[in-house]
Amino acid sequence: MQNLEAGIALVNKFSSLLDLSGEEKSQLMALQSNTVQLEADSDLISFSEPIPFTYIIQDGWAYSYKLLANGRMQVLNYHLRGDFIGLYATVFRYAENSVRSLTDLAVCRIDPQEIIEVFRNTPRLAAAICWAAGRDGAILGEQITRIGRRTAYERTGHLILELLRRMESVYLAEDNAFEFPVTQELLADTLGLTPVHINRTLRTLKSEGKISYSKNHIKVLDRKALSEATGFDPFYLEQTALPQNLEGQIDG
Amino acid sequence: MQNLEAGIALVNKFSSLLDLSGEEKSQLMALQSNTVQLEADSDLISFSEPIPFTYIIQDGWAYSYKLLANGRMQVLNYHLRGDFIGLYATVFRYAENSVRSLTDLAVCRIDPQEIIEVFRNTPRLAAAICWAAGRDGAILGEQITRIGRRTAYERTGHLILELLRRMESVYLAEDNAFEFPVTQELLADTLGLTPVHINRTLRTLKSEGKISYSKNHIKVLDRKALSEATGFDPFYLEQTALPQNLEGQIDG
DNA sequence: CGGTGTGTTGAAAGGTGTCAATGCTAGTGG
DNA sequence: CCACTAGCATTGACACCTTTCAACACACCG
Repeated sequence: MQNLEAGIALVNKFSSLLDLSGEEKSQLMALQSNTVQLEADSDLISFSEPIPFTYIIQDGWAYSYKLLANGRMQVLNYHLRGDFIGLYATVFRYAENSVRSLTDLAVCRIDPQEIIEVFRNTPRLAAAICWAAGRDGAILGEQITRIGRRTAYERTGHLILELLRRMESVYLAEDNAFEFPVTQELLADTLGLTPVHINRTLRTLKSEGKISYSKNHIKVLDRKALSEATGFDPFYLEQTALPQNLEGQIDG
Repeated sequence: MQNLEAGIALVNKFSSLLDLSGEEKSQLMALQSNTVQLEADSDLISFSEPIPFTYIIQDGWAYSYKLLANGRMQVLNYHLRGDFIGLYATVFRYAENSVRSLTDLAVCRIDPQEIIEVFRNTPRLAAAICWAAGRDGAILGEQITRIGRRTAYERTGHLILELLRRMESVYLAEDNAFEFPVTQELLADTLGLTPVHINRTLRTLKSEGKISYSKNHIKVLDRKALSEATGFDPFYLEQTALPQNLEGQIDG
């Protein structure tokens, strides 16, 4: 795990959105003053239970998921560096889904009350938090579309491209490649398929020269072809500008 | 279309969450002062275009959707009385998905700037709006799970139960029955299936005595059996209490 | 009364799931 | 340093849920 200055993750994320003042940056750093290390495969948030904290990932992967009868599982979304976990602890008493660490995790633990303080005192940061929440919603919408109206082949490639784009945006991808700690079984639970079929689909993508992969590592070899074959349009990940009326409103 | 006092929809929705003061109620009514009538099948919001307004539904149905190549379509969510449409106009410059009226629609049109005013001046209402956004996110999460890890039979029954519950919560269902303006084709685009298979699934549900339906109308005949058969747990729709720390914080 | 959208049904094809076995790799302990 | 184990990846054969294609029924509406 990289040795990061705690708090830099969120500053980076918001810097693409706002021109942060020194004051705002230190507010964000203060928000992330309490870093905690977690082991892989531990639940940060458990469905239907109170949500004690909000977190911001400094390093490692986590994922939101739901459990069904029969042991069926559905992954809703992955959480990477700079992403919030349990942001809705501020307005929900109980968790709507569980969140689990996929790798060892460095997270900043935040008391929901601190989020309320941000909303009260620093409107521009509050807007940035709302924007982050909206982006998470956009990712969920794309996940619905991926599962509901794409073939296994398209789903798999599309998700890989989403994660590549997201990893790039936090400087964790290079040369179309990134660390990928997701097992094929978890991939199946993400894309609504079986592990066996995920395996065959990955194999097809590999044999076509679109990707290469090994345990914990994935590389997109022909990004253009893969984007076209899977209908990937990164628009939903790239909204990095607030509406102009908002910019004017919250500056004062 | 019923003749509703404009603005009562949102007051009702938030009343289950907060004990609204007279002042707050009139603020909410003021927010909904501009009612507009729209015809069925018209787009309120179009993907990738600027979002001119936020809306609150007073009467009628709408749905969020995405379009893919090949004319494929995916419905993300339905919007009923009291629901927001385009809430993220406040923080996003462009729309992440389209929203279309399913029936004739009575909506209150809100300038996103007014939402900002609410956040600045009435923190309890701001919290309620965040709560509504969170609830929409929870519904998206359940939609992912429904499509990703349930059979056609389960998906169909599960969605019917969700809509029944949501219609009940805005007093539009009675005796387990409600108006249901969704065609089988749109249902298919909601559940990631084909119209033909939706037809067969509905037929099965009917023949088992779990539901009855006719054009524009649906009734759940055996709610308990249907809930069990489809694994429906309404928890994600029923969070009507803010965290205690929030309640304390925003009262002052 | 004909047109158009929606619902219904049958037969066949196909994508994905199921079952089961094998291979591979990393870690563990003797 | 080498068995041994556990977890994950890979592969084949077959079953089945869902799709596809096509035709027909029905209701509403101008």
